[in-house]
Amino acid sequence: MHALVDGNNFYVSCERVFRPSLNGRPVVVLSNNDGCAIARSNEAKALGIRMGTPFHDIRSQLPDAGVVALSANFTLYGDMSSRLMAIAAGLGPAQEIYSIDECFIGLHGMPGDLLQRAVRLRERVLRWIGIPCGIGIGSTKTLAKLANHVAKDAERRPDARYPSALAQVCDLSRLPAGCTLDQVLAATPAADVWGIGPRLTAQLERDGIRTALDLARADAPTLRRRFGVIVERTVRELRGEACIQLEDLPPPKKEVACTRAFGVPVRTLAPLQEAVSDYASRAAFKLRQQRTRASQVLVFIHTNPFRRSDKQYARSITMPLRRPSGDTAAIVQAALRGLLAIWQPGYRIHKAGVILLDLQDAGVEQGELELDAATAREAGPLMAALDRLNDRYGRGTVQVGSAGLGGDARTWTMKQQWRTPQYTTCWDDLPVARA
DNA sequence: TCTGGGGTCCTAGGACCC
DNA sequence: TCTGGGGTCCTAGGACCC
Repeated sequence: MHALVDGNNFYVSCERVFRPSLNGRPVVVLSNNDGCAIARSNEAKALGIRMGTPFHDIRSQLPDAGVVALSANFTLYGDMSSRLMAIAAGLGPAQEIYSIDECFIGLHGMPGDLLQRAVRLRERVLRWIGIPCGIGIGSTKTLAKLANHVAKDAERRPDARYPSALAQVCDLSRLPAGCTLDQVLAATPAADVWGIGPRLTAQLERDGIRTALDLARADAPTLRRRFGVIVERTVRELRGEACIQLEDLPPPKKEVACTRAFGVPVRTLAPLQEAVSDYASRAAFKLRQQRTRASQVLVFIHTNPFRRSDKQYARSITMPLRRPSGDTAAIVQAALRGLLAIWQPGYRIHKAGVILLDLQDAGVEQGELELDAATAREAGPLMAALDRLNDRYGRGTVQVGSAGLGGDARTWTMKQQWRTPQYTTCWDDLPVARA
């Protein structure tokens, strides 16, 4: 048996904890560069603002509908997330943190009334950190996901699709009298099932598969042939056959990336070199945080694909490192060499990124014959000192020279017009309580 | 005028091997 | 006119997730 705990409209809820005046109002949180909506309050959803709606399409609604738009504050959300996860871990013996706002809890061997436990946990999360969440319980991860979807939909739109008794906490293995699993599955569009995206939805539709119940009753081998093993697994999971294990030990990452769209298009090489240096440094830092090293560095640049009238350009290149490395200097150098190889003048570059590939555990050391004393120098202590300084005095205190001077000298940084303070992670931003 | 970032997995096809 | 079988590895592209 699994539970899925998921913060409702998580980013919006985090903002509301520190600005209660946002309660009851339509609120959207925007992606980096204030590009599009990545979280919406229930009121914003009711206005028809969809996930991923470009901000320029919402803008007109701001004044008359009273929509509040905020820039994403990932530092705040990350900190609130660790608090949520710590509390949610109390629900059962195993936890898989699946994303910033949701985790699976393994419930095997839990005594007592699981539904009551879940209800109490939900209250505790709300009381301790102010985040409303939905909890779904099911015999497989896919069913727990579906139960969670039901819990949230039934709360937001009581009796629209599901009985309001299923709101907030929903256990598909113990439905209330007069409500069957088949009814719940039949009320759920196939598109709302975990693992069924827009493309598959359209293809399944053509085969007459429209609801989760249709999917659960479909012939698994046929679906495997037509759509592959993932869809087959989803079908089996919907029937209660556990195919996806709980991963309470996160598997090591296979790649680490830092990619950004620019606040304004970039036409010249110099700012691109600054940006790529900055992204490569950030990626190298993440690499060291998880004690891994990279063997290859991919760098890419491209124009804005939405601007059809612009001349389009997109290229990437993968640069091998001489040996697996977590050294910022080596990684930045490789990224800059790659950039020079793919750079062409005459385009409005919209986005660039650095992706570190072929990651290896930092504990694994490949012995080799040293022929070149310069490259043999051990960068470990230097990187450790760099990370300590930046941790103590703030990110960017010490950085590679090629990333530029920072501040206003950087023309390419992203737009964040409405970012809220880092209430929980920065002394200067600490909220003040007034009597 | 304005459209995010960071991941994972699967599959098909080509190169190459014996 | 006739032209094997069975592998592995790599890459690009597609699909999905939040």
